[in-house]
Amino acid sequence: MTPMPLHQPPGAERAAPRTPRGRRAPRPSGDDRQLAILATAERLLEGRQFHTISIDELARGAGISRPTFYFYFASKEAVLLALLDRVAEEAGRAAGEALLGLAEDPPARWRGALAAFYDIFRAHRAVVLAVVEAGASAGGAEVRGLWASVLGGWIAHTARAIEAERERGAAPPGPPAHELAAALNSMNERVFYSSFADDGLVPRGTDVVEVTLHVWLTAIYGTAGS
Amino acid sequence: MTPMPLHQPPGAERAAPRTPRGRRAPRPSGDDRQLAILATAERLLEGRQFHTISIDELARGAGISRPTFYFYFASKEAVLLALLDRVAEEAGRAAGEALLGLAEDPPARWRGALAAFYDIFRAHRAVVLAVVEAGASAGGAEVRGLWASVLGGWIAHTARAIEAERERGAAPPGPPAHELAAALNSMNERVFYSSFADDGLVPRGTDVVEVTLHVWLTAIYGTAGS
DNA sequence: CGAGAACATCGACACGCTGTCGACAACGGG
DNA sequence: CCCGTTGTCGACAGCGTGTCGATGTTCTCG
Repeated sequence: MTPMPLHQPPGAERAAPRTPRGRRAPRPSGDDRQLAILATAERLLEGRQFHTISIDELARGAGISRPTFYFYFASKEAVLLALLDRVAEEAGRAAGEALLGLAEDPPARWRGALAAFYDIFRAHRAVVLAVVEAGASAGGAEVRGLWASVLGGWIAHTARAIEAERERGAAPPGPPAHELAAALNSMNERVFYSSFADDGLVPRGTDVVEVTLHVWLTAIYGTAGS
Repeated sequence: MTPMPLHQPPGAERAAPRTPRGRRAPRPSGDDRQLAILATAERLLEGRQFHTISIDELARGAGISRPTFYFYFASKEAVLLALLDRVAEEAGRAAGEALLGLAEDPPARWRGALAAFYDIFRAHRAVVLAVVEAGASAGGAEVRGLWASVLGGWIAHTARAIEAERERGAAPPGPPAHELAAALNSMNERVFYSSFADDGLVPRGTDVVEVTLHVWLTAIYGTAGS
C-alpha cells in the first residue's frame, strides 16, 4: 500500500461516501482532512512565503497534529504539488481554447491566450509565487519538474501554432519555432511573475498582457499588427 | 576601502599589510580567511545546489570552525552577495560598453550586448544559479534585492537606448520604452538561466543569443533587420 | 618591553524544524 | 465480537542555525 506515485497520497481515492447523514460524525473523515490541509495551505499562502510556513502550522490549521500530517502528504511540497495540479490544468485548457481559429484574427487570438494565462495565474497568484519559490530550493525537484512539464507543454503548443502560421504564409520565416516559443513563453512566465510579486522590475501599472503581446506579434509576424 | 554596505561585516576593512616577510605567519590573517571562504563557496557551488551547502562546510573548507565563520560573514547568503557583486559589476560594465555607438550598426551592437551578458553569466553560472535559488527562499531578501537592483539598472539602460533609437527615427513608436525593456530583459534572464540550468525548457543546442536577439530586434525595430 | 585593545577562534548550548517509530483509539465488516 | 483498516499522536533522533562566553594571538603605544 501507499504506492503514492508522488503527491496525492492514500485516502485520495477512497471509495464510498460513508453516511454523512444523521448527526455530524464525531471524527471528521480522511477526505475532509485532506481538503482541510489544502485549504489551510492556500489560505496561509495568501499572506506569507512558502518557506515561512511549517508543517506544524499546516497540520494545526487542519485540526491535526504534525505526525498525522504525514499520513496525508509526504511533505510540504506535496501539498503545493496538489494545488499546482489544479491551476495548471485550468490554465492549459483556457489558453488552448483561446487559440482555436487563430487564422481568423491572429492578434485577437494571441491576446486572448495571453490574457487567459494572466487572469488564471493572477487569480491564484499565491500558488504561483509559492511554486516558483519552492521549486528553486530544497525539496523542490518535483515541483520544478511538474512546472517544467506544464510550461513545456504550452511551449510545444505555441510552437505548433507558429509553424502553422508560417505554413499558411501569415508569418515569415524566422528562428526555429520551438526555440522562439520557448523564449516567448519564458518572457511571459517571468514578466507575469514579476507583476504578481511586485518586485519592481516591471513598472507599476504596466499592462503586462499588452506589452508581452507586442513582443509576441513582432517576433512572430514581424510587425506590430494593428 | 571595501565599503561594503551590508554583507561583508567586520574585519573587512582592516588597515595595514602586516609584514608578510620572514617565515610564514603562524596564523593566516583575516583577509586570507575571507577570501578562503569566498573561494570555497565558489568551488562547492560548481557541483552542488546552494541549499545543500552548510555553513559548517564553508567554514571547514576555509580551515576554520563554524562559529568563526560568523566573524567574517553574517550568513551563507552574505557570502553569495559578495560573489554576486563581482559578477554583476563585470557584466554591467561589459554590456554597457557594447552598446556604445549603437547608431552605427544596431543589430551588431545589440548582439554584442546580449552576448556579453551571456558570456559573463555563463562563465559564472554556478553563482548565477545559486543567486536565483537563494533569492527565492529563506534569507534571500537581500540577494533578491541586489539582483533586482542590478537587473533594474540594466533595464533602465536599455530603455534609454530604445528611446534614443526612436528619437533618431531608427525605431518606430511602440509600447513605453521602459516596459518593453523590462519585458525583454526578463526574457533574457529567464532564457539564459534555463540554458545554464539545462532544465529542458529551451531546446538543447539552441543559440540563445541569436533567438533572443531576434525577439529584441523585431520588438524594437519592427523587423528582423538582416 | 609590557599591558591593554583589537583581532580571531572555538566549545557548548538553545532553538526550531523535519521525519519516523511505536502505541493506541475508532469503526466497519465477517 | 473480534480484527484489520483507518486515523492519530507522543516522543525521539537528527541536522542546521545563530549566539555567548572563554580564551589565545597580534598590534600599538607609552
